[in-house]
Amino acid sequence: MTGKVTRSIFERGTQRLPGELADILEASKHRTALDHESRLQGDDHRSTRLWLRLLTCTSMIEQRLRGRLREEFGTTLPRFDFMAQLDRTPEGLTMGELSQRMMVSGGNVSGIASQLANEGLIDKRPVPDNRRTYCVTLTPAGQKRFAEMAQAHETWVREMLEELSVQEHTQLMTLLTRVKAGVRELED
Amino acid sequence: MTGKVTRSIFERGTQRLPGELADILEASKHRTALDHESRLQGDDHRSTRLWLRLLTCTSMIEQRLRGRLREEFGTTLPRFDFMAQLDRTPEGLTMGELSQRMMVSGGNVSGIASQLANEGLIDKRPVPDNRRTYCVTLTPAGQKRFAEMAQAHETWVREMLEELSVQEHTQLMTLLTRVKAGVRELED
DNA sequence: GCAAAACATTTTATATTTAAAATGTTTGCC
DNA sequence: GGCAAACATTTTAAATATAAAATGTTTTGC
Repeated sequence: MTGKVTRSIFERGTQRLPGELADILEASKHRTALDHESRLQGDDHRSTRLWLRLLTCTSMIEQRLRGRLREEFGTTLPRFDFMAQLDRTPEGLTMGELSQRMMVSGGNVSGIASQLANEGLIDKRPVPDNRRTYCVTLTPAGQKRFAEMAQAHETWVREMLEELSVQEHTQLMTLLTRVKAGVRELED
Repeated sequence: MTGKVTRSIFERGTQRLPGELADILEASKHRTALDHESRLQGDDHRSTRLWLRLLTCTSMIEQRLRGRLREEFGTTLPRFDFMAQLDRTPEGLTMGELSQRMMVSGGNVSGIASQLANEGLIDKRPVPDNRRTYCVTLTPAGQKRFAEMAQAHETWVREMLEELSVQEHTQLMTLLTRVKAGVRELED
């Protein structure tokens, strides 16, 4: 296999525009943007526009990260995320906690856990006083592997977000905090 | 089936906190937040924090929307998105354009297209001067169905984002524009 | 204590998603 | 005109995700 990144998305030339220009064009009615938001026009509600912009940003970042993790470490985002959660919690997490934090289904977590356990990257120990739960931790091998990936991961993320000034980072963080709180407050 | 929402994620009581409090606690070292960001501590880079916050917000919104679309319309987010793209482009789109805009693989688009075509919600016509491509449009039935869903969808989104003031909406939009431009500018 | 309800997890079946190979089409170039 | 490269799409196989049922465990209320 060559070192070239495989692009599974139908695409000819990625036709990249200088950032500023891209958004000026997008604001006009000319169909130039090539993502979720393309379909939005004047009569759509602010909230919908905002949601689609959020989705676009997240998808773009997610796809880059997924691709790189695969190319350079032969792993996936969920597996990385699973290990990241454990790395931050040396005392270990239960399957349920992992499911909540990763925001995926329990079955999904079970599956990933078996994989990582088979590869010797995590440990799954029963808990003395509760036979329903397991305590999951990184093995030393898992810690080592994760450390390598985490460093690259951070570099990739920084690369994608470093256009923003420190002040903009803070602002964006504050606003997203409000979004998160607002959504969490809803019933159900 | 009852009207109750099924929660597949391991969860006991959802333990919802008033928005502000949640974030104050999260900022401290006490493990109370229950999502991607839980693992972050002081030494992590701003960018990584910001990325995880973005991911958390998007996941939360996505999950709510997915659940509602399933309960109330028996459909999925990608199917909705597919139809939304077409609704905004009455002249039709090719499979490739749909793939780019939805930011998913070509195979994925092919699959969804067959489903929707079987259900009579979309039309897939060959294009006279290029036998490789198809022109996909909503059928009248598809338009009708989409109109119903779109209204509900907009209500749900607004519900989730209406905590923010108009000014905050604008600010957030501006910042996300910068993020999007920054990511798009990168090589590869 | 005992039965019923709530829990934590796994399993199963199904649906979705992706990457890569396969298929047929058009373009560019000599 | 003919051949190679680029395209647009579909198909295939493998991985991933979900919902719901199943399994065993703990808690609760009498």
